[in-house]
Amino acid sequence: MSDNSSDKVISISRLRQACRNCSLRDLCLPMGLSNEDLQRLEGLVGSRGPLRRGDHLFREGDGFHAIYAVRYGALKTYTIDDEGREHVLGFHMAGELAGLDAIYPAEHACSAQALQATSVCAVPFARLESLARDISGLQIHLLRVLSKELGATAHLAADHTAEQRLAGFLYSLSRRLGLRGYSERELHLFMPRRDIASHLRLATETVSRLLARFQQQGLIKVSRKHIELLDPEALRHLGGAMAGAGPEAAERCRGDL
Amino acid sequence: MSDNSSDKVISISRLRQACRNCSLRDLCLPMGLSNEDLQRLEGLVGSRGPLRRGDHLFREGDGFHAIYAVRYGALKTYTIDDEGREHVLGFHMAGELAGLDAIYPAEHACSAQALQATSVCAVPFARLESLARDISGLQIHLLRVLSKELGATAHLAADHTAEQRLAGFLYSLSRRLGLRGYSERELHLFMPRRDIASHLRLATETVSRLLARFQQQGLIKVSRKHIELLDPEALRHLGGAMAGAGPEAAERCRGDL
DNA sequence: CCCGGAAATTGATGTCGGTCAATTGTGTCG
DNA sequence: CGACACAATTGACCGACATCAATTTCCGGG
Repeated sequence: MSDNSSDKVISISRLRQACRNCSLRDLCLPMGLSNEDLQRLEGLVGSRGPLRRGDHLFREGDGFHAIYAVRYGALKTYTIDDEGREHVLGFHMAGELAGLDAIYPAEHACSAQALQATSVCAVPFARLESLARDISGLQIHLLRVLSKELGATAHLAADHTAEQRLAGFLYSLSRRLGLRGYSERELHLFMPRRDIASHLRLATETVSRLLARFQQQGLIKVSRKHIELLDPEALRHLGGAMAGAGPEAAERCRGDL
Repeated sequence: MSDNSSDKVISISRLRQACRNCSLRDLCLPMGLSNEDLQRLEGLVGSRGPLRRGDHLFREGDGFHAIYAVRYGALKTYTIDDEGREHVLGFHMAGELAGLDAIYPAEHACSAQALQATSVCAVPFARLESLARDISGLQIHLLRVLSKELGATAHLAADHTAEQRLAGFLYSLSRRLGLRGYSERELHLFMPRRDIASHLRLATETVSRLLARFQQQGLIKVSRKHIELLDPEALRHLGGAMAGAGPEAAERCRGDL
């Protein structure tokens, strides 16, 4: 099921206490849960990890047992097509959920791999489902998260130019990092160019050329994986429909929680 | 909110009896609901329609109040981008749901327009949500439907060639019609070429050219909106990843219920 | 510290599909 | 029935991006 030696969900008591104190609580859980409800939820949550770079959290075809919330680190999800080429579906950073696309059919439709040292909370779905019936707000939260992802993917399907897609990607990545307390101006790309390209359906060469062009235009400053946004507004504008409808749309476009 | 003169949800008693006898029941509802549960659900369901071709069921930006199941006819959902160009997100035929992407944020992210005379069941979401807590299977059904759509859109985002996309589209359309009791060999395209093109992110000219090519290759027989599949297997194969992983994946790729 | 290999960049060339334009076919309404 | 507006087809051309190929840069390990 995974690269990990221990593929069962480990519950370390230290970690089970997490939800109530977790700084990411408002990202992966519905707002305003009572302390009591949080406690019941904690009873379910195990942890998995730490995963090292390259380790898989789950693989395409694995049975679906849990949904995952990233504690720290970052994941990419991807599929392999008939010709053996990898397609990156998305990136998941701290506070974001992964595995939701496997609720039906009950097996994962993509693989999830750590891009760096990463740890996740694992919530067994069978029990989450029954808990959702009891805790007001949890059911609707799940539906909302799914619905939001759906809206985001829809926009992603629109046929933008390479320039629009990359500008939108950089801008929305900046917003997501900002939500998590990182700088919105100085990005650290935790994924290789190849993955960005695959995600945006471009060739790596095109990503490279566009980054160079953006830099030459004074929009960004590129140094390997370190990117400084000199003119975020221009990027947002370039991103067009993708990030055009204000910050909220930008967030929606990345499946934030 | 809509083109209809009566934009409130009309409950005609004849129609409220529908669910228990509805031939589409197994498409839009979870399997195996008890007669009692069906009755409770019927209490919520109103109807809207009939809509004439061109009428809108809802428009982008409308408040979200209900999810809709198509009784007969067909809808397309679409958005308008910054440059005023229309992007068709999907087609919804009898037994399929629409409006799920609006659960969050609580307004519709796309417009839904009738492609022909169409009638829908409208289920007020607020009440559906509370009912889902009571009726075992309804909650998980909703989650599954959403999850399935999510998986479908993900595949749709992959960068296939124009040929692959159109072949996959024809094949999956055939499967969907088959599920509803129509012939899988003889399709009636209930949407104009322009909408097919927009949905597949192609120019209408390209769709036209490809249909001509498929016909010349002996794969299909085209006559206006009437299309006969002479070699469905070849189409499925051409469709590649989109319809390649067996019939189930083909269904998933169209958001069937 | 240096080396091997992958990642990233840069350049040259090809091609798929979009755009523009002209023509034909068709459902609809006076 | 005839005319009009729109849908569909077909052809010519072009541009954005992929592909192929050659360096260069950088990071991790001995």
